[in-house]
Amino acid sequence: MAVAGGGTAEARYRQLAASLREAIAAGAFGADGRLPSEEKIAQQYGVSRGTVRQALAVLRANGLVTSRRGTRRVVLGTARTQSFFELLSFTRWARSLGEEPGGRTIDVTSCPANPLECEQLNLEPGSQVCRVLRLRTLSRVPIMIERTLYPEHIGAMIAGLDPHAISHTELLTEEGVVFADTEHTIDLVHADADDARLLGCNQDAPLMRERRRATDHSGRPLLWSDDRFLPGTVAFTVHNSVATTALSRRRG
Amino acid sequence: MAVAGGGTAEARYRQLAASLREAIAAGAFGADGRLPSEEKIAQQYGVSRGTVRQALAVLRANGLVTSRRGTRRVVLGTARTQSFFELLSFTRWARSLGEEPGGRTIDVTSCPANPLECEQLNLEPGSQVCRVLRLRTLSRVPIMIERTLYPEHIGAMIAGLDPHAISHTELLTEEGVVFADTEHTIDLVHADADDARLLGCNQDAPLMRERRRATDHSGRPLLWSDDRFLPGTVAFTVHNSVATTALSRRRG
DNA sequence: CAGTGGTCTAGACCACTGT
DNA sequence: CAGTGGTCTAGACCACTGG
Repeated sequence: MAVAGGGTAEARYRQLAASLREAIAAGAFGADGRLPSEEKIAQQYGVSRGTVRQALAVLRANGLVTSRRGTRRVVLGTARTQSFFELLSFTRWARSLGEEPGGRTIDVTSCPANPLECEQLNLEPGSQVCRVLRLRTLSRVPIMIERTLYPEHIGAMIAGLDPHAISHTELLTEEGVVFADTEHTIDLVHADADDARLLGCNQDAPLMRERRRATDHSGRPLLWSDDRFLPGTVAFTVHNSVATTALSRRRG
Repeated sequence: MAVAGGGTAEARYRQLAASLREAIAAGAFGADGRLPSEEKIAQQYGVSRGTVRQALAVLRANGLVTSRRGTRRVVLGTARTQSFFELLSFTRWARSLGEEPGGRTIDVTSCPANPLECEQLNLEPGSQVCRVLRLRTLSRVPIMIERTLYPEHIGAMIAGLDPHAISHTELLTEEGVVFADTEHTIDLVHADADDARLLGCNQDAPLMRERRRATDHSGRPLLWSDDRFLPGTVAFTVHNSVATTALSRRRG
């Protein structure tokens, strides 16, 4: 609960969200799973209704509760596995599974970007970029090939690293780099010669590909990555709530 | 686009979000892409700051703008393709691409659910379920096999349909069924004999699989589906914004 | 230090649900 | 019709950014 020295106190609505999350996990709210009204919750916790709504919005985004005008909210799911996307880092993802993340840097090169790369990283033509090729392991078993492209100023921080360093993302974070927004695209590709050699599969074997493009707070691209996973090692999950645009009342 | 007679006027913050979206697409906000302050926008549109914040929250969730305490918001991306997940229906997705969606129902059966299915649909053991197997086409080309499991009360609406009906989801929606929450899981599988025969690929060919589990507003499962796409026909995209937990000021 | 977004409050009105 | 969540307002204070 207490915040580590130097940080800011956690917002009340986040504390409240955490409390409600616990209550849900503990199975309060009975068999039908109906939450108290927003007003009731506000009174119970001594906050305003607005704050309660902020907290509930968090739970809703996480797929834990419903929300619909006219009726109480209802518990949707009690469990909650953290989505791959929210973790933003292979290392954190592995740890959240209780597995041991590993990484071996195969190659790091700096060279001028080609036109496609310039567009992806929003750079001037001919700008320098840093290319990193890594093999990622889970409890020593190879499961993913990561091809990452960094703009010069980020690449400079990477270049000097120990090739056995486990997490580049965490090191960059410590340097104050913030991955504020990321877009992920998932599809299926066939292993090329490098993929096959490093992952120990046949060439043309099917792989799950996740491409990530991350920017900082001001929208400046920080990274563009092409990650290829062996089948059966990851599944990507997404949750979705409708924008409640209900119809008019039926047979009023 | 317009709401059918009897609907409610669109919320102001949604109208505002749409306006801002247009402004972004039109390239207002100059080369640096900095938005006006929330206060300014509120004055310009004659609404309160709270409403502006609601509108901006929508844009942020869509990955269009950043947000960060202390600085103006910044345009992240001008384009905006509607994510596969938001459309919630193969038919709508196809139409949004300007393609012609098609579907052929291969088989519909009603029988008691097995234990796994009962758990997925949260049913009493031995409950009746409805299984539907469909082949989906895009401009007449087969691209996806859909295996959907409905609980009895939904299955009853499906059973009587024309086998050539294009969209089951839309028909259910017209009947007042609301898919309020959906969870998607994406992975890679190999084609079984049925997949291969219907999609015209080899057995064991790699396919992208999307499993969906949808519930209504009260959390009652409406459907559980296993959809398998031929490679190269879809890519799944997700956007991600960090919960701005910045560090303390650096060398203040 | 001025500007800006994040958090919080208190109150109001409305749309929708279920009985 | 009573209860509930959705929308909107007006104002306040704070934390953080950048010059």
